[in-house]
Amino acid sequence: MRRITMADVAERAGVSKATVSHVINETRFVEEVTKVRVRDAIEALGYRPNVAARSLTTQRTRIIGLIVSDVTNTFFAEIMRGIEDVLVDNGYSLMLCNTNEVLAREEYYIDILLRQGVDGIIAAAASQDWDALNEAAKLNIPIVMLDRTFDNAESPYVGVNNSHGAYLGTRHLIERGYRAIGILSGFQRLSTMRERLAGFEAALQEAELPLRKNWRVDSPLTIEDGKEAMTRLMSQAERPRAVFISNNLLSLGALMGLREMKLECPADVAIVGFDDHPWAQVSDPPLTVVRQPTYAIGEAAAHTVLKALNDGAAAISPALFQCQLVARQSC
Amino acid sequence: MRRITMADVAERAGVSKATVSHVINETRFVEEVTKVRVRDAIEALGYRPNVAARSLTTQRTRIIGLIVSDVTNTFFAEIMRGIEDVLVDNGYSLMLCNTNEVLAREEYYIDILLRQGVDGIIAAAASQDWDALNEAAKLNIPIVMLDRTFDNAESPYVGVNNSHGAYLGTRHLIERGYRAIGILSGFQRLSTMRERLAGFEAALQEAELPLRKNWRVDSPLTIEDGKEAMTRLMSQAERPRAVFISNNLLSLGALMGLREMKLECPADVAIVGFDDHPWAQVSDPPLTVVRQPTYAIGEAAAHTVLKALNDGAAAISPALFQCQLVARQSC
DNA sequence: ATCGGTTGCGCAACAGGTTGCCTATCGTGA
DNA sequence: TCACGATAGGCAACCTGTTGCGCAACCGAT
Repeated sequence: MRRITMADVAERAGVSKATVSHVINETRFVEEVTKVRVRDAIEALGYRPNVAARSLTTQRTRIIGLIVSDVTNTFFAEIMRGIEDVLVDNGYSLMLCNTNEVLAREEYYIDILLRQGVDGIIAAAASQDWDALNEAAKLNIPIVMLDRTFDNAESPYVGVNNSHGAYLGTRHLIERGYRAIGILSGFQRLSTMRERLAGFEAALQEAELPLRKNWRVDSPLTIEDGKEAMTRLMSQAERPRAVFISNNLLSLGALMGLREMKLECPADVAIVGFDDHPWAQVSDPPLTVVRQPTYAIGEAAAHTVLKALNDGAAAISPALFQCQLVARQSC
Repeated sequence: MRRITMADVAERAGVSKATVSHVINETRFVEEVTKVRVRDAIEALGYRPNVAARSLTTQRTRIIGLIVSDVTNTFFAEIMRGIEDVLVDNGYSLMLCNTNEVLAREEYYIDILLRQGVDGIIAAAASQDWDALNEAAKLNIPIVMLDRTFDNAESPYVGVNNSHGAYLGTRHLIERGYRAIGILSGFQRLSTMRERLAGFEAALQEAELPLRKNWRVDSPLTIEDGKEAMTRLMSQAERPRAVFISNNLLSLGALMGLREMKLECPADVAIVGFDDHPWAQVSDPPLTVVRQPTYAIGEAAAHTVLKALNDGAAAISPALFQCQLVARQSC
């Protein structure tokens, strides 16, 4: 069965394609009776506009590309929900690009998004510099940096005040009386992780606590890495009594590592993690965390691109959220 | 800066648009020297084909629509990763549609996908009948039912053998000596949940155990609902000593409910859940679950649509995976 | 009856690729 | 030398909407 086109509708309604188009888009005045005839024809034929044809002339696709490093991470999943919700409300669609933190795939995806002609891009980038995204920026496509950014990024950042969040978490440990505090500091290539480390260090400094090099373990951001990092940290002769963990996957891994080493939390070592998680309430022990307002971050990211689309890229303004400490029983 | 088009490339290479197109798509023989000239021109100009224009003539978009009820659910997130990985490998993109289990949104999305002209659809449908998706089926767009299906669905299903999975989980409880077994059976509108209930009942029957009406609690599939359902189940005068839980969000909620009621697991009540979760290893207690091979399911779903695209819809064949019991300490 | 100003809508070019058809050129065998 | 097939690639129509330009019909005023 041939696809129904606008010409079919026009013929049935006894008008020109132009009029059909204008009825659909309300782009110029059309007499009420004509409108009705057109709408009836659309209905009767089950006509559905072809967006490819449309975007060929309008040069807009109403698609936003979302680049994320790991959809499996609840943190990003919740953000996605926020993004999606505001995009549908505004008649936009979402093209998902999951990079698994691999750079080549990110570059590949950016190319795809540009061929696709997306109207805007929201990116939790795996790359460490602006080069890949600059391709898009050169074409005047609004970009929003999500969760992470680069020093030389020319696009606004939407996320939380990471250093303050880490500061909050670390101070909580200090207030609870812990002095020997270590950190699983993640991937220092990511701005996010650098900021958290900075916040952690600031809290220690403020309390005049020592900053031990070997009480800081960097690692990639997977559960497995968290486990390894925690094991390494706690295998030392002199080990910390508390650990601040910069990422939720690392926290989970750390908990697993502790189990394997038969160390009790918080008895042997206390933990404060970054990012909340539904399961963190029922873990053993329930995890004290620094929570980010994920859904709101997603909404803000989406609003930010849309605003840039409507008001010009210059109008893009960053959005910084605050973190919140959620005290449970891991310290 | 004007977008670079194929005409620009053709001019620079001193050939016609046709030749450029054929070089790009390798759709007819072109002399090596000409190819090189064209490729050089593409490179030099930074040409990127416009997919809208292409799909206008080819009638294919190389986009697959994915309809999911909740991206936030790790189960779906892992499936998505599987889907995505095989789609990129095959040069397809993914348009994400998160319905939050609301029917109207699903219908809206199906319409969008059809306007977009997606080549295929993978759907974990929120709807309970074939009507909405039938719109797409009528247009000969391959559809794959993910995780759930309908009685009258005309498309293949990719998922697990749910009844057997539930049977496995329930039998595990029975083998461990539990006789008084209840179930949080979820949303009976979903085929998945019906099948799991059936497997549960089969196991009880086989062991000649009673099937108590009030030891079965239906509910929607959220954490909150799981909590409520578990609370309701355990507030009865005569309560089960073990509970089979048909869904991971419900399991988490159930654990929370137990905490609130100050009931110990497995001392007061044992649990076997459906769907594994990374955090289930560190929960209190670590949860015994029936695991689905999520990533593989995702891969299979993607392969299935792609196969239908290449070999015609008739070639679509369902894929049924087996579940696996992962024994931990909740029973 | 004529004229100028609306009102409502049609015509056709255009967006950027793909592809069926056709042609120029060249080598080969008679 | 000529006919013919093979080789390489150009021409232009087409895919399906959008939109600038223009025109017919109609109005009231003179």
